[in-house]
Amino acid sequence: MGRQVTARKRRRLEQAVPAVAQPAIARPLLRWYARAKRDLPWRGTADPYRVWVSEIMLQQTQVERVRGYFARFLEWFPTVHDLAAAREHDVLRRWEGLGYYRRARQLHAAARRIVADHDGEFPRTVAELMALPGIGRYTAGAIASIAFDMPAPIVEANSRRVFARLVGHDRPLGGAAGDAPIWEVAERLVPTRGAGRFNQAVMDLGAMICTPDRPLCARCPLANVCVAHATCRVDEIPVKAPRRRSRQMHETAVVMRHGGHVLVERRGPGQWWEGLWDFPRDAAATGRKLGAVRYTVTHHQIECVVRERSAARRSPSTDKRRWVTVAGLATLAMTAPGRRIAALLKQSSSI
DNA sequence: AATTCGGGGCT
DNA sequence: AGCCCAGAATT
Repeated sequence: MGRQVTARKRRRLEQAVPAVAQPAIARPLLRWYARAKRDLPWRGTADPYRVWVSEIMLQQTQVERVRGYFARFLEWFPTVHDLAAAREHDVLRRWEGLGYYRRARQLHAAARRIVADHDGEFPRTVAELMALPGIGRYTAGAIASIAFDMPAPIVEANSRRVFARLVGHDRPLGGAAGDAPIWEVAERLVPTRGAGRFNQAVMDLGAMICTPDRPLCARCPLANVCVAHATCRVDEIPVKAPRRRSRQMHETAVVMRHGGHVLVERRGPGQWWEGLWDFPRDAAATGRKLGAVRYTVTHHQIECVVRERSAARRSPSTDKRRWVTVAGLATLAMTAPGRRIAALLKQSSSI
């Protein structure tokens, strides 16, 4: 009997949310936000450059990871002009360890375009922002709302979960089709003024209250209008899409040595970690085994055996190959496995 | 519509 | 070992 009542109640609530809409949600949410918001280094300013850099860094990257990078990056590149004037390799160096290095290259390219085409002024509309490399619908909405107070909606990991629970959306999320209903909810709820605060409030709610596991509904300012809460389906929403299983891979890295120097190569276009340095890979390599490095890239699990050999001579350096001292590796932007191989090197030489 | 990009932290 | 994360671009 409870089933039917629940289903009817669910339908009623699903229709109620868009109708109740803005004030009933924004008011308690913003009151909560004023009291509980996170203290984050990129807040407290509407400087579009800082908002932009933070949003790019935050793509698929947890807030706590970005904290340290953000301040250092801004010391190196305080304005969009500094970033535009920098060399790509120096930008990649300051990005090393954050992952998704395409973001850094596109950030750099976009900075140059903002300086060249927009005279250093950021575009203010979602459409213009999306025309810049590395800026999709989410990032454009975030910059437009936070830096320029435009009524632009956003959907990302937190708001996706918050909105799905709020309206009781129980279909698999992700992708253009899966997220489309969530974007509709976001569009309906974003206020015409103070959209930036609203968007950040939704994200903070998702990060602190409406968490993936064991959300703190007892402390949620929206609990009384939340369909998932009312129908006891908080644990079932959002519905997770099935995940791909990972593939195993094997490779051999070679440490070529000559007179205190080692050989490194720069990853080219189409390769993982484009623009970053690493030790050469050679499946047929022979030589003394130094150890192994295991790492994961998205859904690939790679076991990398590390061998060392001595070279008869040092080939001339190019922009793709270079002989450097072990100490000199510190000045290069390196891949994560490359950095770990370098650590292996120091370890073995100190023994 | 499906894949491909990193990497660390947490359970 | 699996899951998660202030997504975007490419095919």
